[in-house]
Amino acid sequence: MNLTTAEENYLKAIYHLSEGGSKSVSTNDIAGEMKTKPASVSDMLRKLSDKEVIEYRKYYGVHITEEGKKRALQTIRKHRLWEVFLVDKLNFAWDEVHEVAEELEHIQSPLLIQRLDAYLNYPKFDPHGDPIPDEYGDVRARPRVPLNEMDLDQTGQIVAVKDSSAAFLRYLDKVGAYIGARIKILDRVEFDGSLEILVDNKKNIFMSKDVAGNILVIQS
Amino acid sequence: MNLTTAEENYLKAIYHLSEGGSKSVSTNDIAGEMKTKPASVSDMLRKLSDKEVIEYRKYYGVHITEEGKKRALQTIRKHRLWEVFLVDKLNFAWDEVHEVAEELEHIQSPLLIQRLDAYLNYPKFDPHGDPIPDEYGDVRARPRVPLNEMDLDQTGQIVAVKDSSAAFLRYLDKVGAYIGARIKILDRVEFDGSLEILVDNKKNIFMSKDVAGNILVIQS
DNA sequence: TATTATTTTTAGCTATATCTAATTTAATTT
DNA sequence: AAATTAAATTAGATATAGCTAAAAATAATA
Ligand SMILES: [Mn+2]
Ligand SMILES: [Mn+2]
Ligand SMILES: [Mn+2]
Ligand SMILES: [Mn+2]
Repeated sequence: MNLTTAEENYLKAIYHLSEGGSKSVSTNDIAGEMKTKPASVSDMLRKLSDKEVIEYRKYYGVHITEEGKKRALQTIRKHRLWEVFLVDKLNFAWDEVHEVAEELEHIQSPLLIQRLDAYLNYPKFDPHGDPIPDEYGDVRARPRVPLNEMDLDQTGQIVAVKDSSAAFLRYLDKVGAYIGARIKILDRVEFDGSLEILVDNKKNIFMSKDVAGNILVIQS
Repeated sequence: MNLTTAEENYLKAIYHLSEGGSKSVSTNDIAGEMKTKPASVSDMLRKLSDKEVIEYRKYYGVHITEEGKKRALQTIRKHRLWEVFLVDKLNFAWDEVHEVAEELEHIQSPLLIQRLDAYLNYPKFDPHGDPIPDEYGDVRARPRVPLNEMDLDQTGQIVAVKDSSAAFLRYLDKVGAYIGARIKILDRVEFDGSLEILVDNKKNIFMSKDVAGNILVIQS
């Protein structure tokens, strides 16, 4: 059974909100994520349920099925491969790629994605540090910790961001917190949880707890 | 005023059928080209007329407006740039690109097309020899003649094909009639108009009048 | 437990894009 | 000029994807 563009977008949202299928997701949360109204979500859930990509009990939220998970991961794979293409080949900035990838991910052509993957040299992560599922939907996840949960004097490397909004990414560009940067926690302000961080052993930057919570690191 | 994907596809068809806006186009012809029914075309013509990209007098066919021509050329530009990308960068065969380009041409991002154009080194022709309009819709047309209209002993170079169907293009691959090939008309069978042609001064091939009519050459 | 608040669904409407069948208009033949 | 044929439009469906407003179900609180 084929999915429409709208159905693919909803399924992807459900996959993300359920944290990969482990949690149940509410109608309201989906409406929030999709920027639609709960009434529209109810309609869509019936359709997705008919196509057996979700399990739906009225009034009790939805679970994604194995088939649904597979479909969502394919769309995510396409989204992230296109993002790599835009950044690596067309010189887009990492804050400019999301919208376009949101459209490109719906192009139907297995050959296209296979060739694109090869052309990009089988990348494992997208420009925001998110892992790219392989063609079978397998993801090589790395153990990642939000920067604000690290201890004083701990070191690590920035590997991803939780928030991919242009505003947030441009802020990171400005302060120099790019993916791959080596960091060390120098100080934590007890009052508001904000941090002082050493970047690449040469630059001191300050950031709020909120910002740090959206930066993911591998500890070292 | 923005056009939907369906509207863009219809407008492109009208542009092609009208030979760049010079002829009036009938409802039935559009239905044939779009593989829809005349009733659907009537509906669409009303919409396109409301958006002022065509001039529509009921029962008397349509003309494309200047604005419509501009829009159609933008879509054609995107289609052909994507085809170049697929062939030059992703190693698609020239008979594999049309369907995918038919989807890719509707991605809305001026930046994407600008960057893609630069990345491909501002190509002037697509894999089928068709000219790529610039961002203002200007086309550098070459004087092209169907192969079957050439005289005996005349020489020329294949620069484009009229039919871009996979079946036709695969046939050309098989006989070695690629774009750029230098050709000479060796013989014409009076009975059915079929031709014997010398390709690149080394290979003799025979083709029907029908095939030759779909191959475009520059005479030399 | 009864009331209130929140969440979710349903009913009914709009808009796009298609279809078939019926009707209307235009073009072509007697 | 009338009759016939062909082309095009309209009427009335269906399917998708969204909305608002009202109703219903569940969850929270007094
Ligand atoms: Mn999308
Ligand atoms: Mn991303
Ligand atoms: Mn198209
Ligand atoms: Mn082409």
